[in-house]
This record gives sequence, structure tokens and C-alpha cells, in this order.
Amino acid sequence: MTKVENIPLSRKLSAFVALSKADLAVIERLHRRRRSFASGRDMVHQGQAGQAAYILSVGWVCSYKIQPDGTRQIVDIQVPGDFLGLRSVLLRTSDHSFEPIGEIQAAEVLPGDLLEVFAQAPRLALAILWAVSRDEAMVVEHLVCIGRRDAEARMAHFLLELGSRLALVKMGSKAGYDCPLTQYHLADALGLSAVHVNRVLRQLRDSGLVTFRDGHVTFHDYNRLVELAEFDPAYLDQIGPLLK
Amino acid sequence: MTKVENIPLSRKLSAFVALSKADLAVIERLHRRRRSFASGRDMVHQGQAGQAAYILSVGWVCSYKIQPDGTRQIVDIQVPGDFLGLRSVLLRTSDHSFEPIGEIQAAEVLPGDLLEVFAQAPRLALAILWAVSRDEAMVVEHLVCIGRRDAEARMAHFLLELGSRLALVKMGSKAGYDCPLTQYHLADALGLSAVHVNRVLRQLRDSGLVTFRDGHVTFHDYNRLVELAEFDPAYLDQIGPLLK
DNA sequence: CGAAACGTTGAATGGTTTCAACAAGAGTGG
DNA sequence: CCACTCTTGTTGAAACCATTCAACGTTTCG
Repeated sequence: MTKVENIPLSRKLSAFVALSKADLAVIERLHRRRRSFASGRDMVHQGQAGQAAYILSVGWVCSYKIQPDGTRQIVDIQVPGDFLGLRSVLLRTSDHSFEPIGEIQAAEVLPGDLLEVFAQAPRLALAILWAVSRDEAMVVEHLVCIGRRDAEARMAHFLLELGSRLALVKMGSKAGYDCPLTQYHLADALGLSAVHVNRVLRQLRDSGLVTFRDGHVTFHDYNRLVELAEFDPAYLDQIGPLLK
Repeated sequence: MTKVENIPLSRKLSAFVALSKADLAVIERLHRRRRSFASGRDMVHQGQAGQAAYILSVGWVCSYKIQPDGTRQIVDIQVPGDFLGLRSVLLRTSDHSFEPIGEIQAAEVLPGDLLEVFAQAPRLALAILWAVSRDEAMVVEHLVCIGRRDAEARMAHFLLELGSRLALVKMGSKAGYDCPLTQYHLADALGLSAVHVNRVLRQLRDSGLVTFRDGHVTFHDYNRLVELAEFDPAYLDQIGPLLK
């Protein structure tokens, strides 16, 4: 079994507060109910009511909304350590769907578990609120990206953000990271057509900035990419240099 | 002085829970610290730290992000009864700015006030969490709109959403509502150019769907507009027919 | 009166989509 | 094992939606 300190959630929250032994014990208890989900089969479907929340421990998930005409918009990508579906605990029905990208493992979190955390580990509770606020800030930044940036900048920004987030759980660096997304995922996330995603990726590759290929993202010129994307990681609220 | 039941926040939260007299008293107390802000002058500027939160009681506010190249993306519009800046209480710095649209009045809310609510009025606290979740759902829907809809549908959706939200605080109906936004605001909110906003508005007007003019939105054919926008208000979590 | 903010319209440009066709690899069933 | 399909990636050409540039009208306000 994984050591508590190596659970992705522990690594992530450590960026915000120093976790005590008691906090870590609570995190371990939150991971009691382990669940596995198969690739492509929705965990939660938009319109469903009374859904549980999850903490993702292995694999990637995307949360998206389907429109009546069939087009899809990916709202956010979840990587290990991220919460999933916390919001739908409060609203009567889930307003979006979750699709595992590849096989995943997640811990189920019930409303009662959260109350336990708030009662027993207030510092941890604060850290969780921090994570939720940060998720919201990411959605906002995503919106700005789509609304006011061209395809190239969007793509660069998206790949950089994922890199920073993965670095927080020790799964990425300034050199690159493994990435199970397809070009279709990128298209649905960035509000582009799959064809255009392909062209933009080629362009970034030819410019010697970044390569997206065979499930791996490789940064060739990190600084120039940051410049192109106007990527300012302040909204991620991660102190100091994260990508080393 | 306004009766408590007529404070916009009371009206809004009533859509979620029946408020007791004690709850109303707490809402009244939350409105102790009244503040006025002048049009156009930012209340909070992105990058600032340690900001207070507010409850908007009179007037409209927009929250936005400015990019290095000067382009602006409006993330959300706040109307009476809405919270403002709750998120920046937790993150170290505010990731976006707030600009009053016209002169506004708002009640300042300090972190201590929130603790008081959570301790004294748990039902009200739940209602506030509902409102926060709903705000988040609106940002998500906004993202989908910008990512996957054309200019006409975006505009229609935006005007309809505002209508529904205003109906909740008795400031709008299926006939229309007063709206202090300029075409520039619409452009920055929808990720369009101001020129194109003008064209789209003309198109909607000529089709006999909706008129945006002289600070007033008039719905001519509400149902056809809903159809065009593919507007499904489920994400607003407002039960029953709101617009009568 | 002049300036500033807002609204309006035309023409040219351009980023992105759509349509279409093809290539390569994985998985499936006969 | 091989044909078959499905998924994913790739590229070209035409069409289109939205932007940019430019000009002008209107209203407000100091």
C-alpha cells in the first residue's frame, strides 16, 4: 500500500499547509472506499441527482457538458490528487458529466466524511477549501483563455497549466509529462475542432516549443512557451518555483 | 429602510430554503456595513491580497480579468443579491477585478461574519453554500457558451440567463428587464468584438426575438429565443416556473 | 462648444471550421 | 492468421464566421 505522504492528495495539499500526522491519518481514512472505473464509461452523467464525490488517486478524468446538438465542451481535467464532483453534492442535480480517461482509481467521499474532516482536522479542512477555490480559479482562467486567446496561445497555456498541476503531485517537470489525452480531448477542452488542434500542435512542434505525441508532452523551450501563452501561474496559488 | 424580506439576498435564498425569522435577522445583520462605490472605479483589483467580500444590494457589478495585451474577459455579472469576492478570501491574492456598473451599494462581509452565520444559522449557511455552488455552475455554463456556441446563441443565452437571475430577485420577467450594460460589456463577456455584438443585436432585433436598447432588454418571442439559445435553466437550480 | 462614451454600418482580412481523403495502429471475430 | 472495423492522427482546399480598420452619427456632460 502507498505511504500516506505519497498519496497524491497529500502531496497537493502540502503545497498549501504543512500537514500534521493527524491530518495525514484523516487523509488516509478518506481513501478507505477505493473504487475503480473503466475507460470511457461515465462515472456521473449530467442530470443525475444525489451523486457522491471522489478523490482521484490514479489516472485522469475529464468533466464536460454535452449540448443538445451533440457538441461537447470539456470544462476541466482532473489529475491525481484532485477532487471530483464536490459541487454536485450541494446542487440538486449534477450539471455535468465525468469521463475516466483510461482506467482510474478514486476514493469515494460521502457528505458524512466531509463533516468528519471539518470536525477533526480544521487545518485539513482549510486546505480542502483552498483546493476547491483553486479549482474554481482554474475554470475562470480556462474561460478567459477560450474567450480571448487564439488557438496557439490556448494550446500552449493548457499544456503549461497541466504541467504545473502535475508537478505539484510529482508527476511532471519543466521537461514534460505523460499525458493520456487524445487530440479530440484537446479540441473539446479548448473549444476548437480536432483538425485545427492537429495543425496547431504541428505548428508548436515545428517552432521547437513543445511536442505532444504518443502520450507524452515534451517541452523544448519552456520559457518561450510561457511567453507565447502569457502563462502567469499566479492563479494556481502555488508558491515559489514549482517546475524544477 | 428596506424590509428584510425585500433585501435581494433574502429573495434569492428563499428560492432554495424557507427562511425563518432568525435567518432573516442574521441576513439583516450581514447588511450592517453598507458601502457605496462609484461607477467604473474598481472595487478590487486583480493581484490585490486580503480583500473583503461583499453582498450586492443595489446596482450591477462585473468581475473580469485583464490580460497582458490589454484584452478583457468578463467572467461573471453580479446583480442584486449576489455575493462578490467570496473566493478571494481563501486564495492569497484575488485573481480578478470587480468593476461597478453604475453607482452601487453593497454590504461588506468579513470572514468573522461568515463564521457567525455558520454557527448561528446553519440553514442559512447551507443556503449560502447553495448560492456559491450556483455561481460556479454559472461560470461553467458561461465557459460552454463561449467554447461551443456561435455569437447569436451566446448572446441569446446570456440575455436569457440574466433574465432568469433577475426574476429571482423580482427585477425581471418574461417580458424583459432593465439592464445597465453597454455593448462593450456584452462584447467582453461573450468573447466577441464590440462591432460584432452590434451586428448580432441587430440580427436578433430584426428577427423579432429580443431588443437590447436604451438600458432595457425586451423579449419579443421568449420561447423562440429559448430555442435558439438552447437555454436549459437546470444549472441555475431554480425550481418551477420562475419567469411568469 | 468640444470631448468623450456609446452606437452603427461597410469593406477587407483572417483565423477557424467543414468537408474530404488517406495513413497507421489496436482490437475483434471469422 | 487475416480481413475488418474503429480510433486516432494527418493534410489540402473551400467556405464561413468573426475581427479589424475606418468612418460617421448620437448623446451626454463639463
